[in-house]
Amino acid sequence: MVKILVIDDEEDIRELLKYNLLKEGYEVETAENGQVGIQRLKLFYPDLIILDVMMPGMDGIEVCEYIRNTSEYQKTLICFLTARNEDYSQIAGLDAGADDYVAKPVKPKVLVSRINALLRRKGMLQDVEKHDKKGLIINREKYLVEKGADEIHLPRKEFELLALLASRPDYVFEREVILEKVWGSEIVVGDRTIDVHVRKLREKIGEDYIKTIKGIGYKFIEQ
Amino acid sequence: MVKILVIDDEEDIRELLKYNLLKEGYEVETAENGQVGIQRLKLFYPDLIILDVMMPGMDGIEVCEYIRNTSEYQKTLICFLTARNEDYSQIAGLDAGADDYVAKPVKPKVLVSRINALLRRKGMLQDVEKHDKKGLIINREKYLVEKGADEIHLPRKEFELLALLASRPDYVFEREVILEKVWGSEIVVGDRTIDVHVRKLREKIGEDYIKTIKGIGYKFIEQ
DNA sequence: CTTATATGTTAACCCAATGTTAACATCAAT
DNA sequence: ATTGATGTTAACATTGGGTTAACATATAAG
Repeated sequence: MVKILVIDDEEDIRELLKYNLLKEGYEVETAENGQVGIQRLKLFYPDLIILDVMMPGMDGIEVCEYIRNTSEYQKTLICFLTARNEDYSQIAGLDAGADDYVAKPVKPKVLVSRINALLRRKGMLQDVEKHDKKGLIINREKYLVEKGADEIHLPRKEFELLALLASRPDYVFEREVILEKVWGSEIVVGDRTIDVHVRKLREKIGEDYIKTIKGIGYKFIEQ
Repeated sequence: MVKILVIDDEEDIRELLKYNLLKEGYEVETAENGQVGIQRLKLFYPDLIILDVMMPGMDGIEVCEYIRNTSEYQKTLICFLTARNEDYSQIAGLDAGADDYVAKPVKPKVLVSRINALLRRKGMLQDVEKHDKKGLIINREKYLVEKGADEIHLPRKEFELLALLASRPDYVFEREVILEKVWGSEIVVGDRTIDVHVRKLREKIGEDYIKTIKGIGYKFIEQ
């Protein structure tokens, strides 16, 4: 499920966008200003942020710069909402690292089309997630991992664990984060559980994909 | 060297863009229509194509579709030149697989800025800066230190120690402060512990980064 | 120069974090 | 109910990061 965070100070706009994006099948959260937006980020982890340039307080450009300077959100897409003819913001915004922008007033059809196009371009609309490089294809809807010609069927937890790690290659996921994301916040399991699942994964997909960072957690290595 | 191919039927535009892009340090080729553009592709192998949407004969959208359907050019970036208010082309163009577009009439400054931003986003401008840099890149989320092309993996304490020192280059951290920040206030360790970690760090990253200030502590020196 | 003190260096040791295995629990499907 | 697959735990093994001790060297002070 593609997650979109809408940051805009006008409630009408937020609701308009949310309504249309939900209808399109996206998961949507909103925030009424830059500060709140940044806080939402940490919990919501959107794939794409729709960001109003002109906002009281922290404006869109600043938010964008913050995001681009925070490495865990490097892959998060950013689409600006700009006042028409606001040439300055277009340049500054793209320089700050936006991936696209849409001029206000926003026509829902145009916006949705642009969002679709942006996500498609970035390969985020496929439910077949590719982390290919040398043949690991993670297929969420089939709960299946393809390694070259082999199809490896993985149980849920193992799959979720692998999908999480592979969603951000090289990024070190702390054990606590893994528990949170794969097992959920309420469930408490023993502290050997993760290791056992890692063991099983390594048995099935090979020893080289998951690396232990002692004292921290695990990371996925592209082969 | 980043290579850019400009495809436009108007000679003035081709020359204007070529001039400005050359000045920016890019390698530039031009083509006067879609067919010629596609031929140039095969020899020139550009990293980015600036493509006029409206051209007699094969228009920009068709060229774009051709490129996107040819697997060897999947990574080639495409930036459209569109007539302003040509909403249709913007949508269709992005759907066809463009990475960005700039409205006509083209202001060189805007175009160059957009091209730079696009290339930067796609990680095609980094290489130059990254590789001639002698400094260390401390990547906390990967728990990794990058020194030129090398990736140095550090154990937790060594990493934290280095990260602390490098957080304020040239600032002298007193031993007591280092213990406080890296080891924590309660934990008491012997007085040779820091030195040993410094030793290991110097072994791994080089002898010149951490300087001893006798009687006070240590400082990180940017190289 | 001598002394005192701070820091460097090395290698051995300890132990917490992780790996591993197998048993046990749970769940889904028949 | 039975079976097989998945998830969890417990018990034990292993590893390598972290620490220390012992000694060496450097630097500042007298």
